[in-house]
Amino acid sequence: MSNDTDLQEQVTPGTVADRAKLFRGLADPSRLAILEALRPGPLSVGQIVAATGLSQPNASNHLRCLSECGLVAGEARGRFVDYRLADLRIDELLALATELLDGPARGVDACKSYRASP
Amino acid sequence: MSNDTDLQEQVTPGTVADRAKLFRGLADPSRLAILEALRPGPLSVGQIVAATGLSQPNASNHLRCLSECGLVAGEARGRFVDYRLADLRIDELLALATELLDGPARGVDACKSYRASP
DNA sequence: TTGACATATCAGCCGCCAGTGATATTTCGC
DNA sequence: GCGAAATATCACTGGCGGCTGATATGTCAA
Repeated sequence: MSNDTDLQEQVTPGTVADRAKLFRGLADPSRLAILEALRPGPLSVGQIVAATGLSQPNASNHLRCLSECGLVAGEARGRFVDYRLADLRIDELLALATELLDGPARGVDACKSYRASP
Repeated sequence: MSNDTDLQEQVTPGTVADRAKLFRGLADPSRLAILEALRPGPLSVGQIVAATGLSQPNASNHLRCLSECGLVAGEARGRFVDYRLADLRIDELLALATELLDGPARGVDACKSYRASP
């Protein structure tokens, strides 16, 4: 019994659910494309749209989400808004993921339990 | 026009979609709970079930997925199967995520664009 | 002020994955 | 061999999240 959620309650600053949610922020191709586009430096929404091929409302929606989550930060400049990665460690995280993909996690794309997410 | 997927084709060993898929492997609370449970050391399926509270078929299914993706490795021992993290860098990735949650990404749980996933 | 541009917001639909329950397969103790 | 235990597999379903299309808000230029 007890299919509870009290697995790791006060172990670390972030619960398992929190960490899962953080990864979920990175788990979407659109959001990840935005983050990758921002790695070299800040971009406006229009530039992000141009760089990723996303539709404008879609990009804006994801940016809202990423901003709320603290992964990106936006600064209004006139009618433009420049977004940038909120922290250097996000870049590190992306780099580490790439490293893993080149190594042991090479079989990820072959996994058919889930897609990259429509 | 051109909602193509040729955004970043041959930039790095992993496509954006691949990296998204890798993160998606970590984005599920059940899978993440399994990985966290395995951080101290190898466990059998039964022990994982006991540690996470997941149902046996569910845990088995996630383990299959994690194994295919190269995140964990299983070694049969009699009728038991011992699973372990496939690489040290997975531990690093989890630690980095925790660090981010303690820092700028503190607002993740407040983000209402998506849940932790179930 | 007026129009054009840049961005944000909203409602709705569709596809998908996580969980369940039953069952199959393998391996141990006796 | 026999029954029990450990793990794997399968069909099914429900809820959720990402995309779109239209619209709202805000800001510059002339």
